[in-house]
Amino acid sequence: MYDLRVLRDDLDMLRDRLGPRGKDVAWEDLRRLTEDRRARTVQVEDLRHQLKKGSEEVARLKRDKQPAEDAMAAMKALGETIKGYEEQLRLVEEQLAHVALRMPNLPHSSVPEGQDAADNVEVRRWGTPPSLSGPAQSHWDLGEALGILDFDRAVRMAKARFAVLTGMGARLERALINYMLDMHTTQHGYREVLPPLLVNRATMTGTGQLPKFEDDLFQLRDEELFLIPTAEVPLTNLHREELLAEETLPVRYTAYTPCFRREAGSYGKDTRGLIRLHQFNKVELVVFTKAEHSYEELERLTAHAEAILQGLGLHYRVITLCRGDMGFSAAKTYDIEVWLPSQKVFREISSCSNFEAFQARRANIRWRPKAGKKDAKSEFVHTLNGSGLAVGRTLVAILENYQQPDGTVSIPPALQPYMGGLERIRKE
RNA sequence: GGAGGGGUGACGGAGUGGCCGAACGUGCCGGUCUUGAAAACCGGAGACGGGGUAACCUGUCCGCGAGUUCAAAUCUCGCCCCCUCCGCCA
Repeated sequence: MYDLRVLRDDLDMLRDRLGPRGKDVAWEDLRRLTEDRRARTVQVEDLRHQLKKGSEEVARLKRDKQPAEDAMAAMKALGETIKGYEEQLRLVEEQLAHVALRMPNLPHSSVPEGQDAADNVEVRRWGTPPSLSGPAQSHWDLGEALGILDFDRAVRMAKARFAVLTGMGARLERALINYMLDMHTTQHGYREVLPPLLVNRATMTGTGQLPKFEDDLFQLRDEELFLIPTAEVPLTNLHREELLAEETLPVRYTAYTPCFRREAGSYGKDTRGLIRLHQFNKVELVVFTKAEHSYEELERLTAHAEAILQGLGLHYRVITLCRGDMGFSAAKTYDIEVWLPSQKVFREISSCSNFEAFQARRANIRWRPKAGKKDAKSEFVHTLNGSGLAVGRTLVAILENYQQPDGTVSIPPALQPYMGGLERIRKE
C-alpha cells in the first residue's frame, strides 16, 4: 500500500520504478481516481463545513428564542445534498482502494533488474557440498527406507502434499524447531511467541496476503477465518493499529508455527517428498524497526537465519531476488538456498525481506518519537521477516547431506543434544 | 450457546442531543525552586487527512457500520470485542 500522495503526485515515477512488477496495475484508472478523489473530497468538506456552521446558527437562534424554522429547513436541504455527494465520493474511494491494495511494493534501488529466477544474483556461498562416496539418494527414498517418512498414509487420511513423520523423523523435526528457537532467543535477541494459527481478514490484509492472494489460503467454512500461510502474518499483526515507543525499537519476535498453503498454481512441481506441502513447519523471524535502520536490520536478520545453517554444517548460498522474482509486499529479498546433493541444486530454505512501510501502512503500525523531541510526528515502522528456517526443508537437507553409504543418516553434532544424544538414525 | 454489564485520548476515568476534541487524574514536555535529582508550583501538548509558498483555513475520528435529527460520544438498529454468571468442553 502506498501513501495516497505518492499515488497522486509521483505516479509516473512509481510506474517507471515498478517496471515489470506494475504490468497488472490499471495506471490510467489510478490517475483518474486520485484526481477525482481529491476534487470530491474538497467539495464534500466544504459542504460539511457549511452544514456545521448552519447548525450552530440554529442552536444560537434557539438559545435566543428566535424563530429557527427557515434555517432548519435550509440545513435539511443541504444535508440531503451532502448525502448525494458523499455517496459518489465513497464509490470513488472504494475503486481507488481496490486498485491500490493490489499494487505490489516498490523494489529498493539495490534490487537487480530482471524478469524471473534466472536473473537473481548470488551474493555469497558458505561451506562445501558433502563428499559422498556414491550417488546421493533422495530424502524420500532415504526417509521411507529408514521408516521415518510416510507419504502414502498421509494421502489416505488427507490428500497429496501432506506427509507423516514418525519415530526419529518426528523427533528430528522437533529437535530442529527447538534448536532454531533456542538460538534465536538466546543468541540473537528475539522474543518467542506462540500465536494463533487462524486469523481474520483484517490481519491477512495487513501483511498483504489479501485481497490479492485469497486463492492461496485455506479458509474456514463457517466463519471468516483463514489458516496462516506463515507466522509472518500473526507476528507482524501483533502490533496492528499500535503506536510503538521509540525506545522499544527494534522489536524482534520469533515463532514456530505450522504453515498452511493451498499451493494453487504449483501443479506438477515438487510432487514428491517434503519440499512443497500444504502443511509444513517453520520458525519465523520478524523485526519492527525505524526506517533508517531497516536495511542494516535486513542484513542482520539474514545472518541470523544463516547462523542456523552454519551451526548444522549445511552448504548454502545467498541470492538477491531480482525485481521480477520478488514477492508482492517486499522491497528487497534475500533467499537462502541450501544444497541438496540428490538433485545437485540449491533449494530455497529461507526468504528474508524488508517490506519497508508497505505492511505498516496497511496495518497502521507506527512508532512515537521519544517524548521531548520538537515537532515529533509518529512515523510508520519498517517491517522485516525471514524464515529461520523452514523446518521440513532443513530436515530434507540433513537427510540428504548427512546420508551414509549404508543408508543411515548421521546427526550434526549441534543437534545431538536435542536428539537425546543420538548420533545416527538407523532403520527402525 | 444463554443472561447481564461494558467498549471514550499514551494510560486510568467523567461526560444532560447543541457552548465537547472531549472534565479530572497518571504519564509526557518546558519553566520556577535545587549543586543535581525528587517533591511542590506555573505553563504546554490528541491522532489522521485535505487546501495553501506561508501565516493560516478546513474535514474526519469517543469499538465498527447503518439510521433518526438542522445538529450525535450522547437516541435507535445491526455487527465485533471485553468482563461477570450459567451451560458445554481439552
